[in-house]
This record gives sequence, C-alpha cells and structure tokens, in this order.
Amino acid sequence: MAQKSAPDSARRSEKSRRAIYDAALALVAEVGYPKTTIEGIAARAGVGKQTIYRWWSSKADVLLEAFLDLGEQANEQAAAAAAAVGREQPEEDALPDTGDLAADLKFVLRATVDELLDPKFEAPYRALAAEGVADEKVGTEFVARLLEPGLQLYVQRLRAAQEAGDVRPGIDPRIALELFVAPLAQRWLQRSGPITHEYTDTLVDYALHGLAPR
Amino acid sequence: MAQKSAPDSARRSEKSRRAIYDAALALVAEVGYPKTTIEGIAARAGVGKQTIYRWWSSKADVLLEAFLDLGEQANEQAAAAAAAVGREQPEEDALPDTGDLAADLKFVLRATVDELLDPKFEAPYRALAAEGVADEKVGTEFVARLLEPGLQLYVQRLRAAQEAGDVRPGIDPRIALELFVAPLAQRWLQRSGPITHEYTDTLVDYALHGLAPR
Amino acid sequence: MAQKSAPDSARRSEKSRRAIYDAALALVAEVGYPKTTIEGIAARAGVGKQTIYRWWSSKADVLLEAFLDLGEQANEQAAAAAAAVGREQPEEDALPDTGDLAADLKFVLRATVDELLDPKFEAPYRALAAEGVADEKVGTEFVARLLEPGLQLYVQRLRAAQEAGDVRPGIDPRIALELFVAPLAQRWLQRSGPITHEYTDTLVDYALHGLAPR
Amino acid sequence: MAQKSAPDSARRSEKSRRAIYDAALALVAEVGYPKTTIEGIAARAGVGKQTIYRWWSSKADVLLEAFLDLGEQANEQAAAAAAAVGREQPEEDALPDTGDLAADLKFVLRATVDELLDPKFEAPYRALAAEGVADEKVGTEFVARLLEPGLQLYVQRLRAAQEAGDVRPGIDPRIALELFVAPLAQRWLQRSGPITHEYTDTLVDYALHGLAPR
DNA sequence: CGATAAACGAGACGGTACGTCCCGTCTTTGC
DNA sequence: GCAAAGACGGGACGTACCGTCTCGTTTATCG
Repeated sequence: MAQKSAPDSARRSEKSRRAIYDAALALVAEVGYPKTTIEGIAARAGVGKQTIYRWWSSKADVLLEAFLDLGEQANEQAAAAAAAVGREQPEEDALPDTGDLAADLKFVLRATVDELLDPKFEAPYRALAAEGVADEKVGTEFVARLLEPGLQLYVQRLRAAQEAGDVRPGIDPRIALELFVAPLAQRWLQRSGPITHEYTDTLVDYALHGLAPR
Repeated sequence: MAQKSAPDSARRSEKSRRAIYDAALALVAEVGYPKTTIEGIAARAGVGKQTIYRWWSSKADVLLEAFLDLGEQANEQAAAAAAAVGREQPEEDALPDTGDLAADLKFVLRATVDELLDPKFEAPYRALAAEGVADEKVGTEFVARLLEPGLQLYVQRLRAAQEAGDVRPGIDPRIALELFVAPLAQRWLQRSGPITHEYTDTLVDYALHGLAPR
Repeated sequence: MAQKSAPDSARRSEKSRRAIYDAALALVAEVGYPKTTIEGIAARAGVGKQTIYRWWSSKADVLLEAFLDLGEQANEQAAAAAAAVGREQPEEDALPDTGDLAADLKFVLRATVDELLDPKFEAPYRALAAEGVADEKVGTEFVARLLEPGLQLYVQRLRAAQEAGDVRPGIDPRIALELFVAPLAQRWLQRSGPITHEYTDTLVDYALHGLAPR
Repeated sequence: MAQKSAPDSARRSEKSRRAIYDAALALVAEVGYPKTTIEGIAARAGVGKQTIYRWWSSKADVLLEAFLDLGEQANEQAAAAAAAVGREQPEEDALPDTGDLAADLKFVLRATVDELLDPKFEAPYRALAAEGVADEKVGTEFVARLLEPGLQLYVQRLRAAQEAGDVRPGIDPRIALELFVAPLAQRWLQRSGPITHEYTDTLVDYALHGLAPR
C-alpha cells in the first residue's frame, strides 16, 4: 500500500531550497503575501513549480519554513561571529535574570517592540500570523514553532521569580505571562493601539502590581 | 476631482443588499472563507457580480458589513421583543455594575468565552479577524466598528470602579482592560491555549491583584 | 390585444434622433464598429439607452439608418445649393448618357472607386456590409436601400444602350451590370486586389467585348 | 526583441486542437457565429480557455483554422480512399481542361454553386467572410488561404485557353476570372440575387462573348 | 565507472475565479 | 408625464494562478 511515490529527501537539491526560501521572502516583502504566488516564487527562484509542490503543501507552508530558516541562519551567524572573537555564546535560550523581575521583563518586551516595528520583519511575519488565524494547520505550526519557544522563556523566568519570592506561589506562569505578552500581541495583530516602550513598561507594572489598590 | 461616476446610493436595491449579506454569511459558514468567492455570493444571492462590485470593494468588505448588519438586526429584534412585552429595553451599551468589579468582569468575560466558542459565530468572525491582520484597511474597520465599541464598555466600567475606589487612581483604563481581554483574544486568534470560564476567571484575579506578593 | 406599448412615432424627439445618428457615425469613425456600443452611443448623444432601444432593434439598425440619413442630408444640401444659384437640379437618379456606353460606364465606375477609397466613408460602410453578410435581416435592408437603387441606374443605362444597338438584344441588364460592378465590389469587400481607375476601365472593356477572340 | 514567451508548439496537444476545431465548427453550425463564444468552444471541447488563447488570437482565427483543417482532412481522406482502391489521385489542384473553355468554366461554377448552397458549409463560411470584411487581418488570411488558391486555378485554365487561342492574347487572366467569379460571390455574400446553374452559365457566356454586338 | 532512476527546469494542460464591459430590462427622479 | 440617468440580472471577455501532468536534462547514488 505504497504512497503516491514519496520523494526521496536524500536527493533533494539544497540549492533549490535556498533559492525558494529567498524568492519567497523577497516576494512577500516586495509585493505582499496575497500577491505572492507559487508560480511567482518558482519563476523568481529559477525552479520548476513541481519542485515546490513536491516538498511543500501550500504557500503558507513555504513561507513558514522560509521564516524559520531565516531565524536559524541568523542564529548560526551570530554564534559563528561570537565564536570568532572568542566570546562565549550568548544564551539565546533564556531571558536575562538580574534579580529584578520588572526590569528584566521590561527589557525583553522593549526588544520585542523594536522587532515588531522592524519593517523587514513585519511583512512576512504578519502574513504568517494572518494565515495562522484563518488556517488551523498553519496556526498550530506557527504557534508551536515560532511562538511557544519564546513563551517558554517567560515561563522559566517567572518560575525563577516565584522561587525568589517575587511572584506569588499560586500563580500559573503560563497564564501570568499572557498579561503582558498578549496585550502587545493584540495591539500589533489588530492595530488596536500604538506600540511603544512606555506601553510595555506600563503593562509590566500593571501586571505585577495589579489594578486594585493594596 | 470627480470620482469615476460614484453610484447613486439612493437608488440602491435593498433586496439585493439583504440577499448578498445572507448569501455571504451562509457561504462562509458552509464552505469557509477562502472558498467563498464573489462569484459564488452573486450566484447564491441571485444577483449580478457587478452589483457587488458596485457597492463593495472586496470580499472582506462584504463580509464585514454583513457581519455588522447581523449584529444590528439582532439588536433591533431584541429591542422590539422587549418593547412588545412592555419591558424596558435592556441596556446593551453598558457592562453590569453590581458594585463587585471582579464578579462583573468575570461575568462578561464568561459570556464572551461562550460567544467565541459558538460555531455559528466562529467562521465569519475568524475570517474577518485574519483578513484584518493581513490587510490594514480591513483591520482598521474591524477594530473600529466591531472591537472598539465593546472595549469602551470596559473603559466605562473601570472608570466607575476607579471612582468607587476599587481600582488605583493612576491606572489607564484603556490599557488596564487589555490585561484580561487580550489574553483571551490571543488564545482564540492563535489557538495558543484552551478557552474556558476558569481561564478568564483566573485572568481577572491575576489582573486585579497582580502577580507580585503583597 | 394591444402590443407591448408600441411607441408613438408622432411624439418622437427629432433632436434625439439627430444626436443618436451623429454619435453613432462619430463613434464608428473613431473607434470602429465593434467597439461602438449602444451604451456609448447613448452617452455620447446625451440620451437614455431606452430611447435607442425604443426605436431601433440593434446597433446595426441604428447605423444603417444613420447612414441612409447621411445620404439624404447630402442630397438635400446639394439640391438646395443648386436651387440657390438657379441651376437645374442635377439628375442624381440617372447615369450619364453621352451615347458612348463604354465612356459612361468608366466614368461612373471611376467615381465609385473614389468613393470607396474615401476614408470617411469606409469605416461605417464596411461595418454595415460586414454585418449584412452575417445577418440576413441587415443584409436585405442593406441591399434594398443602399445597393439596389444604384444598380437600377445601371439597368436603365444598359437598356438604353440596348435600344441604341450598343448591347446585344438578348442580354439581361440586371446580370450584365454585375460583370463590372461585382469585381469592384469583391475587391473592396475582400481586399482581394487593388482598386484603381485603370482596373475599372479594364473591367468595362473586358465586359463589353468579351474574353474570346472575335 | 523577444516575444512575451512564445508557447512551445512542439509540446502542443494534438487532441485539444482537434477537439477545439470540432467544437468550434459544431457550435457555429448549431447556434450561429455571433452566439458562438470562446468560453463555449472551450467548454464543449473540454479544454481550458487559456489553451485557446495560447494558440489563437480570436474567435475568427480559431474558425479560420478549423475551416482550413476541415478542407485538408477532406482532401486527405479523399486521397487515401483513392489510393486504397488503386486509383490515381485525382488532380485537386487543377481545373478540368477538355478543350472547351466555356464548358469547363460552367462545370466548375456549377460545382461552386452547389457548394455555396450546402447548408453545412454556409454558416461557418459566411461568418468568416463577414469577419474578413470587417477585420483586415482576418480578411487577408481568408483571401490568401481560402480564396486565392482557388482563383489561381482559374488563372491557369485561362492561360491555357490563351495559348490555345480561345482567349484574346492581351487579356489579364487574374482580372478576367473576376467577370464570372465576382458576380457569383457578390450574390452569395450580399444576397443580392438568386444563385442557380443557369445564372452562372449565363455569366460565362456574357463574359466570354461580351455584351456588345459583334 | 558507467547505468539508471530520481529530482529537476520548463511549461502545457483542464480548471476556477478574477474584475471589467456591455447587453437589454426595469426603476427612479428631476425637469 | 416623459425621458435622462443609471441600477439591475446576466453573460462573456481576456488574464492570472491553481495543482497536475508530461517532457527532456542533469545529477548522484549503486551495481
């Protein structure tokens, strides 16, 4: 009961994959996601359409992988650069922990704000997010591979804060982080308000100390 | 600077508009947003395609108005029903204010959870939200006409709470409300977690009393 | 058993008719027959579409009448001009008869050649002819009202020639005229050869004296 | 000066071409030329519209080629049939030459009359002719590929007659043939008179011996 | 090392939907 | 109270892409 000839990934052309990623990201940046077509990606990448259909199931799928690849590439380059100058590799997989929870949260949220406002970043990321809202399959992938890893860092930091006594013991960190992450996400996704450093600072303050008087 | 012969809205066919709204909502519910086409809406509504293009600029535009119209119709019917039995019109334009802020917020958020989980509601609303993420024009309309009115009710309730001394004076209500509204929105939009009454109750508690020990 | 409201030709607006004729001829000249539309004629004439549909059955019908009207107008003007200077009205309804049949035929055929090559004349006339080839109704009208009157002049001239002994007695004039008229018509309609004075002269010679040696 | 990516005719689908020819001719016969649409041809042929637009520039272009193909097919079948029974191939590319010019011309013209009156033949041929009158490009093709080859046969026959002394030496055969061919063409194209064997016989007599007494 | 099978580029194919134009009818409205 | 203006249901236009399907042409293991 063999499948319809599953492609042999060992013989896959690395060159084509790279070209397709580059073309996809470039096109999304240039003409926007809806006007980016599989045909256009293939043409720009100098690749047959079938080569795309062989390895990906949809436009969103291509872009998602292209985006992930972009991130990995950036990481590798950063790591390589760090190694080259003899520095230790920066711990990309943890939030800073200076002992001051509020300061640490404000710091990373400010960095996130900067990233969200970077125009190079916006077009493909927004396109993927939109597709993820509409399409469950894409949405699940998007969350699991792009979002959740980042959120787990908050979970870790909050748990550390809990042990340090800076967060009440009963608090569920996975929910707690949403108090300052989700508002930022919503303002960006839905353009329902301005995104600034002051705004995220305020969110951290409100979330940590609550709205009610004490 | 005359437009390319703007259509005369006084002569617009009310019957066609209704038929188009109905067809659009029905199709989105039946086959989903991406497979809903202008051509399909026109055919189902028994209407020429041009009649759609004359009055709306895109599929998303049609659906947005159809959705708004749906809400208005529901309101009118409710108002009419209320009037018919001699009741006073329920104040649709304010959140409950029993004096217990936490309870009031939990109550309306539980209602929102129920609405978000209603399958009839989900397809078109999610489609619109996704379109709004991708397309600035749609997004702005979506927020201004569907979202913001609801959020203003929270602003009012929080301001009342502030006057009653249940919320600290310095708090900006427009930001404060995001602490419990945005997490729910994000979980729904991005399917990044389960949506339950317990969850929203927790959000209200966290937001009101903060994460930090007191 | 009244008709579906037959239009009352007594109340017809002369001004609209004129405007429609003018618009139709102008448009055919400017953009060609296929790109001339009823809608366009109505707009250019400052007339409602219904006013055209009320009095004509098709685009070809409008153009046919416009063309006939053009001819009548020209005749009337010519007659008026002639009367104004005291001249007798030129007999527009007969071919010249100088006694020299060959010369007379060559003369009128040369005039026809000039007319066929006149660019102002060509666009609408060719459009009508084409429509007449395809559509029997238009074709019949075209022949009866535009072509046949002209051909009857040849019949008369040939009959006179027969009486004068310049044409054999058994010859049917209605067929005979086609020997020199039809070749010219065909070359014009089908662009199957050049149209010149020499050509029509040759046709007359061949037709009068035959191809066979004598 | 490269074209906008000319299609690769080597990879063209013969099956589709056949299906398109068949559908086009069938539709013209069934509903007439004006109601025959590219969309209709594609649907009837089971073919995408683009496949038609890829290879032809217009409805008239399709029909012209379909018509030519029809002729070629008929010829090939006739040739094959002839070969099958051991007969020599009939000379399709020459008029009969019995030595009696008048008889030979009358014979072929009678055959042409029969063809013109054949209802299967009429619809597409008339449609093409009409399109050719209106559209120079189609007209040129029509004449060059459908008409002129037939007319050249007359030229050859007349030249032979000239050598045999049956036609005066000075006569230009290309013009001479129009004396009997064009009248028939005009009566058919413009429905300006009945088409019969007697009529074409008369044309030959008039043309050979002239109208003038001898 | 050469064969052989796959992945590849190219792009034609049957389709679907697009957004536009115009048809001929019906409705409104302004003179 | 008519006729201009134009909205309407409809249908075809020509275009853009979809996803599938051959075509030769590399390419890169395996016998």
